[in-house]
Amino acid sequence: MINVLLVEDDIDLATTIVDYLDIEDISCDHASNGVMGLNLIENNQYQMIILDINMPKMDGLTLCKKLREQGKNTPVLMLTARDSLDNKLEGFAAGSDDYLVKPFAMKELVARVQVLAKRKSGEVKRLTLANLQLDLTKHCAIVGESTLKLSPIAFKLLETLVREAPQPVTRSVIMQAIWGEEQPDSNSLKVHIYHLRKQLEAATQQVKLETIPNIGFAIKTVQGDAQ
Amino acid sequence: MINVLLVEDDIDLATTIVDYLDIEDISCDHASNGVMGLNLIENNQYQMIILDINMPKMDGLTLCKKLREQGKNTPVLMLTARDSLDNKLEGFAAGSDDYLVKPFAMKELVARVQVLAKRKSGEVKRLTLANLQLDLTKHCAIVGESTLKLSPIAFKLLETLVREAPQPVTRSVIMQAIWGEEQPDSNSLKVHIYHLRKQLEAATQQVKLETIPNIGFAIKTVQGDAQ
DNA sequence: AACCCTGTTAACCCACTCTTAACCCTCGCC
DNA sequence: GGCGAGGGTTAAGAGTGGGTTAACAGGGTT
Repeated sequence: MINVLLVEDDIDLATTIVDYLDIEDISCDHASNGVMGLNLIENNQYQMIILDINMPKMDGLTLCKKLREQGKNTPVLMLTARDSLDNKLEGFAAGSDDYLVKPFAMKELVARVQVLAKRKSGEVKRLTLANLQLDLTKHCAIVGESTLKLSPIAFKLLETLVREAPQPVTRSVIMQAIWGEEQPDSNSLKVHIYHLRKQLEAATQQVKLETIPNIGFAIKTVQGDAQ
Repeated sequence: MINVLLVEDDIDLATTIVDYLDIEDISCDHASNGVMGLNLIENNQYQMIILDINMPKMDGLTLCKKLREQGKNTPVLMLTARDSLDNKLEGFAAGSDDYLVKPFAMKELVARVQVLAKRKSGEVKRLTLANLQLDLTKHCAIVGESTLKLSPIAFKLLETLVREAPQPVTRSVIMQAIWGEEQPDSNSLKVHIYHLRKQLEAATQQVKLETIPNIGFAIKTVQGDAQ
C-alpha cells in the first residue's frame, strides 16, 4: 500500500485528488498549507509528497528546500498552474523530482506518483511462479517464508526455466543461457538440475521441475493450471 | 560526472542533445536504435537512459520492458512526439520513470536527467538510513550520538551504498563511483568494505552491510524492510 | 627528519561453487 | 535375458570469491 502526502490549498482539487488516489489504492494525507505539511512530514512516514507551489503561509518551493536541507530525500512531485520553463527549473532546483502542470489528467498523476513512490522503497523486479519468487536484483529465490540459497548457476538455471514456464526448455537452450559458448563437456547440467530440484522439493510442493525425456526440462505449478 | 545513454534515431536531435548535455558536464553515449542501445547497456554502466519511443529495429517501449525484465532498475526517461495520455501511460507501464514530450526545452531535459541520475546535482545535503546520517557537505557520518571517522574513500563507498539502499550495488558500479576510470587492480575494494563494515558494526546494529555473492554489496536497515 | 593518515598491495585462509567421474536405476530394444 | 542410452545420485578435487591481516608507499604535518 502506497502512502503519500498531498499539500494543496485548493480544497476542491485536494479532495478530488485524494478521492482518486484512494481508488487507486494509494492512501493520501492532506495538508492545506506548507506549515501543516511540514508538521505532518515530521511526524509521519511518506513514500512521496505532492506539493502545490502556490500556497499561503509556506509555498511548495520553500517547503521542498527545507526538506532537503533537513536531509530528507523523500521524492517530491510539484504541482502548479505555471507552465513556464523558469518555473519548472526553479522547482527542480528546489529539489523536486517531478513537475506536473495543471490541469493534468488524474491518470498521469497516479502514474507519476507510483513511479516516485516505488523508486525510494526499493522496487524489486521479480519473476513469480505460484509461491516461488525470483528476485532478479539480489539473485535469490523466495518460497513462502524461506529463501533458497542458490549459487549463480543454479539461479540462472531456475530463471531460465521460470521464464519459459510451463513450457519445456531444451538442454541446448539451457546450456546456452547459462554458459554461453564455452560449455562444459561433462554432465554438469545434470548435477545442477539435481541440486535445484532437491532444493525446490524441500521448499515447496507447489512447483515441480519435470524432466521431458529426450528434450529437456520444464518447471510447472502442480495445480494443472494452463497458461 | 554523470554518465548517460541516449537512444534516438533522429541524428540531428541526437547530436543536439549530446552536445548540450556535454556542456552541462553530462557525458552521453549515443545509440541510434534499440538493439544498439541494448548492446551498449549490457556492456556499460549508465546512471540513466534517455529513450526515444519511435525507433527502427526496437522501439523504446520494448527496450525499456526488456531492461526491467532483466532486473535492471536504471532510471529511464522517455522522449516522444506523442502527447496523448495513453501514450504516457503506456510509457510508465513499460517501466519508464519520466516522460518528456517533444519539442522540449533543453534545460528541462537537463534538469530531469540530473534528477534521475541520482540527484547528483541536487540540493541533497544529507542522506539518512535508519539511525545513520551522512552529511555530504561535511563528509562525515553520524550514528546516534557518535560520529564515524571515515576516510574519503570509505565515505564515498558508504554514500554510494546508501544512495541505492536497500538495493544491491555491483562491484563495478562501486568501483566506478569511487575511482572513476582508473581503478586499482587489486583487492582494494575488499579491504575498504572490510573496514567500513567493522566500523558500522561497532557503531550500530540497525544498519547492515550485506554481501550479495557474485553481485556486490547492499546496505540495509535491520528492521524487516518491506520487499 | 620523524610521524600520522590513507590507500594499495600481497599473502593467507576459509567456505563454497563447479566440474568431473564414478556408479546406479530404468526402460526399450535386440 | 543382455545391453545400451538416458537420466539420477554421490562424492571428491580444483578453482574461486570473499574476509582478514599486515606490510608498505606516498602525502601532509609537525
